[in-house]
Amino acid sequence: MTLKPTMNDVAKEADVALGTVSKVLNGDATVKPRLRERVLLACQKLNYQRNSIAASLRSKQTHTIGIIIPDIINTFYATLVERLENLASAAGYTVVIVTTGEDAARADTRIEILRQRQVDGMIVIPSLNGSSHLPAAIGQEMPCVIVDRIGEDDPYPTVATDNVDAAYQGTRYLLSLGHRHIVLAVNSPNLWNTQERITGFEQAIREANARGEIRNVGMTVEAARMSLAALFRDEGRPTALFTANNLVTLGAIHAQQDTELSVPDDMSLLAFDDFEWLRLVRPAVSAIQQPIDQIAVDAWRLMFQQVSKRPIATRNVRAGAQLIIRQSTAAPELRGRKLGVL
Amino acid sequence: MTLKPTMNDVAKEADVALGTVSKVLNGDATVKPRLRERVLLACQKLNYQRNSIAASLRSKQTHTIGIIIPDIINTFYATLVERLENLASAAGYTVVIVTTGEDAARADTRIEILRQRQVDGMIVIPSLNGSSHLPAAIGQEMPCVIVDRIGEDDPYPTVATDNVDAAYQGTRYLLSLGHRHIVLAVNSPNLWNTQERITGFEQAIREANARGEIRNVGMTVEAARMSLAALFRDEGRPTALFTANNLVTLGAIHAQQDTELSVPDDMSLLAFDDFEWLRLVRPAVSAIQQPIDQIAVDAWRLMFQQVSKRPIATRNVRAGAQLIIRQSTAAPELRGRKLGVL
DNA sequence: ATACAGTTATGAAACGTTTCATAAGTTGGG
DNA sequence: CCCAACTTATGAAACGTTTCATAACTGTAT
Repeated sequence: MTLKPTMNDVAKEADVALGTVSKVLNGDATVKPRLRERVLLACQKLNYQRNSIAASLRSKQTHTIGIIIPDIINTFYATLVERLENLASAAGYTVVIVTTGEDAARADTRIEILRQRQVDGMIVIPSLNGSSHLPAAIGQEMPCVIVDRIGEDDPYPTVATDNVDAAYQGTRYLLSLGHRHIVLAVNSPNLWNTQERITGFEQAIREANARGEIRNVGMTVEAARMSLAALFRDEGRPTALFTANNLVTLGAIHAQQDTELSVPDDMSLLAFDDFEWLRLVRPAVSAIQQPIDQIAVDAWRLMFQQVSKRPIATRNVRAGAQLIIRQSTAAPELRGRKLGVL
Repeated sequence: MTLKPTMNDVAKEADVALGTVSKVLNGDATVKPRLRERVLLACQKLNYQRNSIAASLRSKQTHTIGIIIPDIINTFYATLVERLENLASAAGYTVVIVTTGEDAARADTRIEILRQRQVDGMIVIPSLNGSSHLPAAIGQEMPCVIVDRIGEDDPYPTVATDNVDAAYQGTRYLLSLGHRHIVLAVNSPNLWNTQERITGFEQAIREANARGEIRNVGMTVEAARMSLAALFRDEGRPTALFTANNLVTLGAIHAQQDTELSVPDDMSLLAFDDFEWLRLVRPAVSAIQQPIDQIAVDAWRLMFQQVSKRPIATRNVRAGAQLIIRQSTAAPELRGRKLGVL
């Protein structure tokens, strides 16, 4: 009783062959109801629990997917992970989540461990600095999907928000309110994501023949806070600020409170990436909401198609974002305009 | 080249016995440097990667710890998981995170899967409704640590905030500001956690001979919002509100914005459980900050002691919380008092 | 009865490690 | 130079499944 019962024990108890027990437990149809019953009964009686390590060794399938993300505390990634876990477990898969803290070297270590654990596939959100050598660490044969921070020429299927369009739509919205001078605040300009958002922004600006600027506000919330506070105090400030991700948005809200700039009277604020608390700060912040559910569904689909060796139709999925209008965006006041022009 | 190299291949390449390769890779000291070098070289040459599934099958150790939490999107749990993952991976362990969505049945399913995957231990934050039958699902022999939502008589080691003391200190602080009528808003009164917070609250109230009430505001943010908005509009409202967890806090902030009650002029607000955004809403909310780092360290220690079969000194660890004073708490205004007394 | 084609059940091999009893090699003392 | 006492290397067994070739049943048509 001290040792866990194995399939062998079950086989003896039910007086059948070992292989038959395996068949029953794997739902093989070529076993007659009578026997099946006997086996199931024996399992129950012995309180048998399958050892999936042994199963994996033989079958070379772990039914495990590794998920590699920069940071689980970030709500965007946490939400994505939660959705992915639900989808995976519904399909009989377990997920192993590893975090990199934006450190490519650590990412490599973790990927190595996942490989050793024989995961069936990996869903990866690359670290800021290291997507180029990712294929080397992951390997060619490993099923893989790159999510969110896709690169220019990823060798794996990719899923992400349609950043160009999202930034374009957001900028168009600000322009439609009457803004003629808009700043896009970014913090990691060499990320492909950011490049795309800049592209969308600039296209809208160009079409409207307005004035658009890109401002790099640094890698931390505090850096962004400082940089944007300086911007807010500048008489030549824009009439609208578009923050390119939630770290920058956080810095902007801090800066707004530091400088007591009135939003949206003195300046409109539009955030890329929505999250719960944007509804609760005052004024509530308008935002571009990324299609997290859609991204999760597509990422899982692309992963599942690979692990079940089905062909993949579209390798690069782009999901559309949605504009959520709250209180932080409005038409620019003339006063503000004048100051800006001065 | 198409097949992955195994230890056998390495052994052949280095012209040593299979067992020797195993020894080298496990850092066994009884192998001479010369041989070790040969083996390591062969590994490199073949680009060998250990198959930990096979290792686990034989050694009956997976170096994997299951972490069972209600919800990964909740910042408190996400932070805890992040800390635990760091501690675990530093010790050569991998964590598998599963979420229950507060559903005890789903928790059971996930625990079953973790057992099948032969995890070495489990760190569990029980679901709201199901900690009583947990031992049945987890099993006696499984190393386990219960975190945060401990029960009255858990059979496993436990780690949690010292809720009684934290609530006591928070209430004392409000009393020290001069408040004589305080409401503690809770949402899951039968949770042991909540019971403890109520105990601490009531003790402080009793000692000060003040007026304290417990108000059950329901299980969702929306329910709390409604319930608290009603409270805020009530002329007989208290001069201070103490929210017992972050879900209720969220409801309170919504309700405050709905009713435009002035905080802290008309009412002080103190939150149990601090999180980043409490600094960014206006007024910034004072809070009891739970010692997440401490909890993670203790939980991991208790787990590690179990899996490495070391004796455990203190089975039930309670970590002290910290009061963070921001802008939402102040002395009650006389005007407010009068209204309240009327 | 007999042969034949389907169905069902069997049991040995295989998966890639770790473990451990034992063989082989090494050292030092008499 | 031999033996005891270590140290170091070996290789077979074991871990608990899945897989698959084959054996044992069925039932039907001759």
